[in-house]
Formats: sequence, C-alpha cells, structure tokens
Amino acid sequence: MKKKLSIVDIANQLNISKTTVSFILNGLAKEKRISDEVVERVLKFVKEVEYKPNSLAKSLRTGKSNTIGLMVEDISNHFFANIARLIEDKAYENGFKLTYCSTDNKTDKTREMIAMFRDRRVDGYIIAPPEGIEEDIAQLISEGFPVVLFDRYLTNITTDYVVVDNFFATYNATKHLINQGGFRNIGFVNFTSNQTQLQQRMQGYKMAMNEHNLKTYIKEIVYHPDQELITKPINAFLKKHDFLDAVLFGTNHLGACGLRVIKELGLTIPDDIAVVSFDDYELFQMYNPPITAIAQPIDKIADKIISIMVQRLTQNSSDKAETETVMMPTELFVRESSIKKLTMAG
Amino acid sequence: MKKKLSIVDIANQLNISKTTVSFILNGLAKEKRISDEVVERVLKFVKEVEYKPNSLAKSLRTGKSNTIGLMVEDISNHFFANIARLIEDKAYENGFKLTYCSTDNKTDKTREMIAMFRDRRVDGYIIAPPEGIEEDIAQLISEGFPVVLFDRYLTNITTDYVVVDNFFATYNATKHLINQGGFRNIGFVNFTSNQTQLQQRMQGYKMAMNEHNLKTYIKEIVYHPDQELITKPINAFLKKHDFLDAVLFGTNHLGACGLRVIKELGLTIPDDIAVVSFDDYELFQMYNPPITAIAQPIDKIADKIISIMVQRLTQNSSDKAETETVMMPTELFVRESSIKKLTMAG
DNA sequence: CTGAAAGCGCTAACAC
DNA sequence: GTGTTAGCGCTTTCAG
Repeated sequence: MKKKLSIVDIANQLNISKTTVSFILNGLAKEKRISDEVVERVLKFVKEVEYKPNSLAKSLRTGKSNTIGLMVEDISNHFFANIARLIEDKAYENGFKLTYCSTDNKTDKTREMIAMFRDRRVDGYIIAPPEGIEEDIAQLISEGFPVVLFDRYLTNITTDYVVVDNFFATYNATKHLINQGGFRNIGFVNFTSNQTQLQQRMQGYKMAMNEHNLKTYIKEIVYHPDQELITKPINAFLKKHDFLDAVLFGTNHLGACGLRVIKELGLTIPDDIAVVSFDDYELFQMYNPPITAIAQPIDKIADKIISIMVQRLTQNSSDKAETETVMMPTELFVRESSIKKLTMAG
Repeated sequence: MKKKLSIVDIANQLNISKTTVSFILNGLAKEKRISDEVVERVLKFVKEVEYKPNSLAKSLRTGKSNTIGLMVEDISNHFFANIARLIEDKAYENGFKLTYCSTDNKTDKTREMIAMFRDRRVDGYIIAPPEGIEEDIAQLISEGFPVVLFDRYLTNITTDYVVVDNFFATYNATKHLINQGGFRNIGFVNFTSNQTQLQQRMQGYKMAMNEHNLKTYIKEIVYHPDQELITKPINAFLKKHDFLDAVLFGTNHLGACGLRVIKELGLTIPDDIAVVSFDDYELFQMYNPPITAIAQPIDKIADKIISIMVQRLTQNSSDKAETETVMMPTELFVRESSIKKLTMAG
C-alpha cells in the first residue's frame, strides 16, 4: 500500500527542512518563531496525509516513550484486573500509553520484566512489588525514574505509594466480629509473606484480639497456583480448631477457597462459623449467605496512582515534590455471614 | 551509574568492528565464517558486561519487535483476563513479548489501538474483534501481518481464528433443559449484537426450541457498562414473561446480572425458574444452588491461539499454510440450577 | 573472514 | 525564521 511517509518526506514535499517540520510538530513553533504561514501549511499537510510520527525512532532519540509500565501480581486476579483496567483508561486519558504484565509475585520474573520495560524506555513504573525486589527498585529511582508502588510498599525504599489502611481494616473487621457478632474464637487465615499489606492485616487482627484478651488462631499458607494446596491447609486448620466460631480471610483468593472448604465440611455460615474476607467482589455479594467483606476503593486507588504518576511525568524536574504516600480507608460491608441469627427467645 | 554500553563500545573494547559483533550476536557467526576465537571472545565479553542490545534501535532498523499484540474486549472480564494471562505466559515461553489492551468492543477504540500497535511495530495481532473493524483487519492482513481472531470471527475476512462451537453449546444446553429438566417455557437473554458468537448462541437456542415445537422467548439487551442498565431489562423481561420456567443467559456477565435479578424478584432456582449460563466461573460453581454452565476450554483456546501465532511468526514465509480455523467444543456442567427437584409422590 | 558505511525516522544544538 | 548536521543503537550490503 501507500508507503508510510516520514518527516523527511513531508519536508521535501513542502520544500522546507525537516527541522522546521519537527519543531512545528512538537509545538515549538512559537518558541522557534516559525512563521504562521509555514506552520499552517505543515499542519494542514500532515492532517491531509495522516502522517504519524514513528514513535520507535522518537523513543530511540529521546529516550522517552510516553508509556507507563504497570506490573501487577496476576492480571487474572479480580483486584488487579480491575485496577489495571482503570489505570489503562486513565493513562490514555492523560495521553500516556500503558503496558502491563504479571509478576506472579516472583522476584526473578519481576526483575526480568523491569529489564524489559527499561529496554522499551518506559517512562515510569507502577508496581505491586514482590519481596526481595528492593535493590532493583532503588536502582530505578536513583536513575530518576518515577516509581509508584501500590497494594504494598517496601519499608526501606523512599518513593510514592498508594495502599489501603490494612491494619485498621482487619482490626475493625475483627472488632466487628467480636462486638456485633459476639464471636470469641476467631481464626485468621493469611498467606505466608513478609509483604507489608499481609503483615499489617495480621497485626490488625492480633491487636483487636489482644484488646479483648482473646486467643489468636493464625494459619499462614504458602501461596501456590494450585487451588488444592490452598484448600487443603485451610481444611486442616478448620478441622483442627473445630471450636472456631468465626474466621477472617486475608485476601479474596483465600476467602473464595475458604468458602469452598466450609461448604465441603458441611458447615453453615454464620451459625457454625462466621466469615469475613478481605476484598469485596461479586462472589461475596452474591454468595448465600452474602459474605461480609473489606472493600478496597479500587477506583480511587487507581485514580490516585495514575495522578501521582502523571504529575511526576509532567512536572518540572526542578520542583521535586516530596514523595507522596497515600493510605486509603477501606470499607467494611457487613452482610449476613458475620451476624449471628437472632435466636428465638432468650 | 555505569552507562549502558552499545554494540560499538564492545566492538571498540575488543578491537573489532561492530559488524562482526552484530553477526555473532545474531547467530550469523557460522554463516559469515567468523573465527571461533573471535566468537568466543565476544560472547565472553558480552556476558561479562551483561550487554543487552537496545531493542528499540533493533526494531527501528528491522521493523520487527518480537512482540505480539493482544486486544481483548475488557481485561477486567473473567474470561478475557484468564485468556490474556495464559497467552502472556505462553508468549514469553516462546520468546515473544506480549502487549495488550482493552477495546471495550468499540470499533473506534480498536482502530486506534491497532494504529498504536502498528506504530510499535508489533509483529502479530491476536484480536477479539468488535463489529465494523473488518476493513482495518483486512488491511493488516494484506500487509502480511499474522492476525489470529478469537472468541468470534469476521465472516468476510479470511484469516486464522479460534472459537468455540457456540451453536452446539446453546443447542445442547437448551436440549438439556428440555429433556433432562423437563422445562418447556425457556427464555434466552443475550446482548444485542451481530457478532458471530452471540448470533450462533442464539441460533442454537432457537434450533433446539424449534425441534421441540416450543415457542422462543428472546430478550436482547444493549450492552452498557452500567450494571443497572442490564439488570433492569432482565427484570422487565422476567416479569413480563412470568410463566417462564427456565432461562438461558448468553454470556457470563448476563448470567451474573440475571442471578441478581432472580434474587431480587425472590424467585427460587430451579423451582421457580431454572438457570443455565454461558461461561463457567467461580460464581456459578459456588452459587446456591450451583449454576449449570457452558464452560469454554480457556486453557486450550489460549494454547491454540498462541501456537498458531508462533507458527506464523516463525515459519518460512514461503510455506504459507492455509489459514487455520479452529472450533473447539464446550462442556456443559450440569448443576442443580437446571434440574427440577424430585417432587414427593406423583 | 572482517570492516566501512549507509540508513531506519527522529530530535536538537548550532549555524546562517 | 529556517536549514545543516550529528547522532540515538542497530542491521546489512558491499568491499576487501
């Protein structure tokens, strides 16, 4: 078909130099005091032939790509898929492209992906960081790349991040179970990890239990993509502690697996065991009974992430604002799963 | 930090020409009869300094990027998120990078995204095409780009695609409702669209109903991101046809919305109304009662898509095999939602 | 067997 | 105000 034309082609056809064209196209016409007549001629022509600059060449030259790299844990997970979608939309709205990938929360894979993003001259990084990636992130930052962390942060890295108040979220949920629910033997199921969000969720639970002088029952499960390897330990835990009257799950995935197990064991919610899970989604809302859940403000999180990133990317490098660390509140949606049914009489 | 070094740098440091280095790095050492000694020296050095070629420059020069572009309808939808995840993994396994985006099933947005992918010199396109995008796809194909369609295809475009047997899927599901379920007044809820997959699902339903001389009750809903605008019409439909004893939903999203409505209306499944939905996922499996669903072999679909693509990308352009069109079977998971409870006595 | 050099399309310092 | 020109880092033809 019609060969893609380059900036030289249009310069030739218009009998001017490609510099002039480049300036005009990059909005430097005024600054370079190019005559309105020429500007108009170029703009018109460019529109006519639908000239699109080759962004590869541009990036090669400038070292910028107008692209933001997003690294989530797993794009097929509800939480991350939704965040990704929102960020994608908002990035485009702001004139940036987005390119994303799943890290599986693996350090090596993340490292590779960072290398790939660098290679593609990504301008900024939005990352839900796995453990052990501190050095690589520090490197990125020291080279001047904007890095916004989310969902969790790295304690020894100073950079922007947006997370939720995980501690208060589970603290509050646990207190809800204790106070409104009247439960006393409350278990907590979490993934084995030192990541901030998971640790803080655990601390919140512990604190609430301690305040009420209640004994804690904690099960930590090593993550594995195979669902069996998650349901089995939960099953064992619930069986071993069959006196538990409530259980709090640290993530949506654990919550879903937990529900399976509870069904398997033939327990009824909330009579045999009350349930609260972190994250809210369709399954919890529509389950029978509906499951009490700690909802993260996904929309706001995405908004904040991208607005910080866009600001970093467009701001004058001189006014390096302080790093922005945002902690958003969660919302506890109380549903039937955590409220004891009213018993007849006293 | 240490400046990234280029091919020239390593040529200089080794006192050879960059051409030689390039040849060696691209595996042309043998062909160009470069001495083993030099080859070894280069390879060793490259490893030592962890030299990574600049892929932007490479792409600019070659017009190839070693990247596959994937366009799904909506990355936050369960089906597409999972497909995307699998394709991502398999692409990397095969040495390709993947870059993806959501089209929202909008023609304009898709067109823009195609332009963006072209600009980035994506080597091949995997697309769940919206309506009206035929010309753009044809253009891509005519320029020699491999294009693999999935989930649906375009009737007037000859290219590889992988879809499921949508017609048989709903035909079979409807017959199941009629034969095993004993239902007669069966409704079908679908999105308004001429896309092949949706049309064929409708046809399958119609055919089964016709074969049994049953009257069809079809509701087509215009897609809208706002859930209200989907549940409302379903609500109206079910109310208007309150004699329906079963309903088949054309997509997972419709199924989920349908369940909400049925709950709202206070109907019990399957006594008041039996339910079958297209696509299978957590919600349907764990709903009470569990929902009968038509499952797509997501894993196999992803596998097939990527293997066709990789083959196109690596094959000798001379042996242009015929286009490959794959139609995979679905599986009907029969659960309680579509089986009448045994009534006591006759 | 190896190297010189052109060129992919673009930007921007520097000249005029 | 506008043009010349030197790269960005790489591939590849053509010479030797």
